[in-house]
Amino acid sequence: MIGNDIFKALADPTRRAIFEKLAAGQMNASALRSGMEISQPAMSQHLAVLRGAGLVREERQGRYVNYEVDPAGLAQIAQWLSKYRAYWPQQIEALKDLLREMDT
Amino acid sequence: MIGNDIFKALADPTRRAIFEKLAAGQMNASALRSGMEISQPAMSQHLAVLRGAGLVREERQGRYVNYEVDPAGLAQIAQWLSKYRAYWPQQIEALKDLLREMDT
DNA sequence: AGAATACATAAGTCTGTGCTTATGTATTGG
DNA sequence: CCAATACATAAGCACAGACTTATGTATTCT
Repeated sequence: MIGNDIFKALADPTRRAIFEKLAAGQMNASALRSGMEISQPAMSQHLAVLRGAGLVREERQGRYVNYEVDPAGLAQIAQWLSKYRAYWPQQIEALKDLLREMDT
Repeated sequence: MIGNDIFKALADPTRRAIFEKLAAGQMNASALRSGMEISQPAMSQHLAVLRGAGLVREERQGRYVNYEVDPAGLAQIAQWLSKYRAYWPQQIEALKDLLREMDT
């Protein structure tokens, strides 16, 4: 079964924005904050939630903590999605793109 | 962008259970309740949330309301997932299954 | 060593959400 | 037509969660 935390973590728009930023490349917490009107503790708390859900992992580097996307989280979502493949209409283009990318 | 409601709808375990039940086949609200220790209003409210997120659609049939999985909701998730395909490790079996099913 | 930096944690507040009970609205059956 | 059934909606409550301010803990720089 899918972890209860993963959808809860993604339910918050701020957290999705953070995740999206991390998808562009690993980044420390301060870099993530720049351009994102969010306090330092709030960012720290959001990162803790994302980490708890398995969407993100951290690596301490000196006094910085680098965060990066954890594929395990995405895999959990894919696995959940796969349970409902009977309902995927073939004509939806996004799904075809998905397929093509994974095939190569 | 992905609808803000879709992950919020799936963040609730009861709602995921309802969705999973519906994936087995369309069902009316009363049938959904059976075996699910949940009050009638609570079920109605959960269905309204799932419907608002595009995960489920309804069809009135006499005094019954039949609910069924709406592929549009799943497509939204797939589209969101596809943005992070750079992070999908090829060796994750679930993803390969996903791929195979969609290819046929 | 001491100040500054990067981040985490604690505690409190406020809003959102999932439940309840009560009632409303269609639709059907006797 | 009227009672029963299927479902939706309203209002109130209790708890979870996202923020704040304040403080703690490492690490680096001079």
